[in-house]
Amino acid sequence: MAGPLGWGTVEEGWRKGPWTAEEDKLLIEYVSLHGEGRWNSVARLAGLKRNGKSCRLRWVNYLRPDLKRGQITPHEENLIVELHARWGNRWSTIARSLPGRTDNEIKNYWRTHFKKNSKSSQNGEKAKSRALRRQQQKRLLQQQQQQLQQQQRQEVVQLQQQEAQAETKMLFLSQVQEGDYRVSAPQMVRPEMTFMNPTAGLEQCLSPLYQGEGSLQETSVEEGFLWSGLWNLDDMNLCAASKGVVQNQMISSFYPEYIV
DNA sequence: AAAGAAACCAACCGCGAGGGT
DNA sequence: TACCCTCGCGGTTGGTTTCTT
Repeated sequence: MAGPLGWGTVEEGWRKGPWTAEEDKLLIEYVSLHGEGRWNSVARLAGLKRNGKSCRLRWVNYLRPDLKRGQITPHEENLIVELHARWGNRWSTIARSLPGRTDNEIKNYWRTHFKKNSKSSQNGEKAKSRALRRQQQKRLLQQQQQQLQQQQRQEVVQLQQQEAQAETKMLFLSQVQEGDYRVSAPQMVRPEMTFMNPTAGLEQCLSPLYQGEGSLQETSVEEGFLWSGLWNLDDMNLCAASKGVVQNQMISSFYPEYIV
């Protein structure tokens, strides 16, 4: 990929060009631990050879878990047209009205679908029908992929659930045997755990589960590893919700007497 | 089937605003 | 007040994919 313009190369110590999966992983880990912001410290703290600007952009436009993937819907398209008429090229303002869409995405969409169209209505019509055809094809493909992914996710979640259940039960039992279980049981499961913020950091996500000191907190570390596996699933939104659901199911199926 | 054109999108750049010292 | 740093925004670029001829 490295070209004459330094694409994918290192310049003054900073890497440029497309992000690798490894870099993405480091950035996700950094944000999950420290939250968004302080982008210039990412390089130092996460071991990334990317400048702060690049990290922020990658996170905001690509890695953020609340991003909506896939085709712009007709409703969104109408909204973009309407808001652009009102705000002009204020992409970030427009993006605020379209949850899950980035300013960059909207900007790109506008440029490809509308800017050229305004030159010639004939070309516009042509482009529109082409885009429509393309959309239909993509939608079909997406549907197929989604079905496949959903199937795969279910399998993964089931597997993780089984592993976690076995692991947690072992830990729990060993702690009970050692008489080292100090958490008051009814506090273990809370309804809000089903909708955790994936960017909030592992400790923050886990903290409501464990409200005392003692060895059960070490269980959270074990689950941390388990959950970091879940974190890497493609669809972050589903993943975030799944974590809570899986954990609630996990605990409730084994320890129904502790459910509030 | 191949070549060129068009579309798409990730990433970069420059600039300005805002906050801290 | 001036300077520096960080962040966010809009514009632009360039590689890749898809479509058309």
